[in-house]
Amino acid sequence: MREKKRVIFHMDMDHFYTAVEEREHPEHKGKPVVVGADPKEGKGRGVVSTSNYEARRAGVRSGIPISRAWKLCPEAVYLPPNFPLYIRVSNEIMEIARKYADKFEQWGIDEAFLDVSARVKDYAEAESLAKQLKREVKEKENLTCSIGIGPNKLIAKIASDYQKPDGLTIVKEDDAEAFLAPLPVRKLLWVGRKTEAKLKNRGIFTIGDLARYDPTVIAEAFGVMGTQMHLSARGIDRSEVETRTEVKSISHETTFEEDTADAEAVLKALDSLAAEVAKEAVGQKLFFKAVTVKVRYENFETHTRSKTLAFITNRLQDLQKTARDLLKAYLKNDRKIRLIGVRVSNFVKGEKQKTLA
DNA sequence: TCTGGGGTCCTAGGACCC
DNA sequence: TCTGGGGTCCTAGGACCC
Repeated sequence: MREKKRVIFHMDMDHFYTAVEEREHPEHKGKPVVVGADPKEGKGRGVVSTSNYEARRAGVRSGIPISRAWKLCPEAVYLPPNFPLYIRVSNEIMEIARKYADKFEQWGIDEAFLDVSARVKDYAEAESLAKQLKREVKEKENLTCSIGIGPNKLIAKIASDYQKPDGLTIVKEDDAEAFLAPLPVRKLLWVGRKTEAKLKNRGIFTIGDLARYDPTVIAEAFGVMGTQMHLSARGIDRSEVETRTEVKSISHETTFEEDTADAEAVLKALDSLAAEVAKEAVGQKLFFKAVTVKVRYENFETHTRSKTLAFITNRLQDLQKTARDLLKAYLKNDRKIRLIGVRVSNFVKGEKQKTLA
C-alpha cells in the first residue's frame, strides 16, 4: 500500500528579532543591529540573540558572547529583546500561515511546518502557494521569510536554510539524497555540537558520509537517535506535522550581574523567579506537582534538584518553600553562583485545586 | 570566545509494587 | 537461602532546538 506523497513547507522568518526592530525603528535600517544582552562597553555577560545581516558581515552571529560582539562591531545598534512585541508579531504571522495548511506546527517563535499535501497537486503548485504566503506576510507584516519545500519536515527544514534571506528552495523527493549529501552533518536536525564531534571522530563529515556508513554501527553508538540519524541522512523522515498541544513545563532563570556566594541575595532572586513562574501557572490555569531548581556555579558547572510533591498546587507559598528547600543543598558550600532557575512541571489542568490522597 | 533564557525529549539507576 | 521479570515513578544529567 502506497501512501500519498506529502508536500511539506518549512517557513523561517529572516533574522526575526532584528527585522521586527528595524520595522518598528526605521532609523536603524542599513546599520548593523544586534538584539541581546547589554554589551556594557564590552564587559557585559550574555549572548547575542539575533543580529541583522549588516552585523553578520562583521562576524556577529547568534549565540556568540555579547562582549565579543562588542569587540567585533562596537558601532552596531545594541537593543535589549522586546519579547512581548516579538510574540505579538509572531502570533499574527502564525495566524496568516496557518490558513495555508491542513496541518500546522509552530516551531519556536519564528518558524513553522505546514503540511499542504491536500492543497497542491504538484511542486509547481506548491511553489506558487509558497510565493503567495511570502507575499501575504510581506504585505501584512512588512517582514520577509524563507521557505523550504520538500517531501518531509527534515528536507523542508534544511531547504529553508539553503537560501536566505527571502529565499524559496524546492527539493523534490528524488533529488533529496543528492541535495543532502554534500552538506555538513551538523545541518541535520538533532545533530548538535557533541554529536558532530563524535561523528567527526569516525571520519563522518558530510551527510553523504553518514548515509554511506554502516547503519548498525551508528545504531550501536548512538542508540535510538542513531537509527533516526541514519534515516535522516538518507532523506527519510516520516514524522508528521502536528499541532503542539499543551505546555509541559514553565521555567524562569537568571544570571547574576556578578557571581555571588551571598545566600540572602540568591534566595531573594529565587523567590522572585518563583513568583513569575507561579503567576504564569495561575494564568494558564495549570497545577503542578514537580518543582526543579537549577544552579550554575562560576565555573559553569550546572546542577538540578527536583521534588515531586504529594499534592498538586499552583500556590506561590508551596513553590517558594519547595524551591528554597531544594536550593539549600547548594548554599552550604561557599561556592560562587552564576545562575539560578526555577521550573515547574507534571501539570494537571483544572479550575480548582485537587489534593491527591 | 567565556558562554542567555525559554523549552522538549531521552537515558539510566533506584525505589517500589505485583 | 539467594533469587525472577515486568512495570511505573522519581531523580539527575545531558543533548538539542530557537
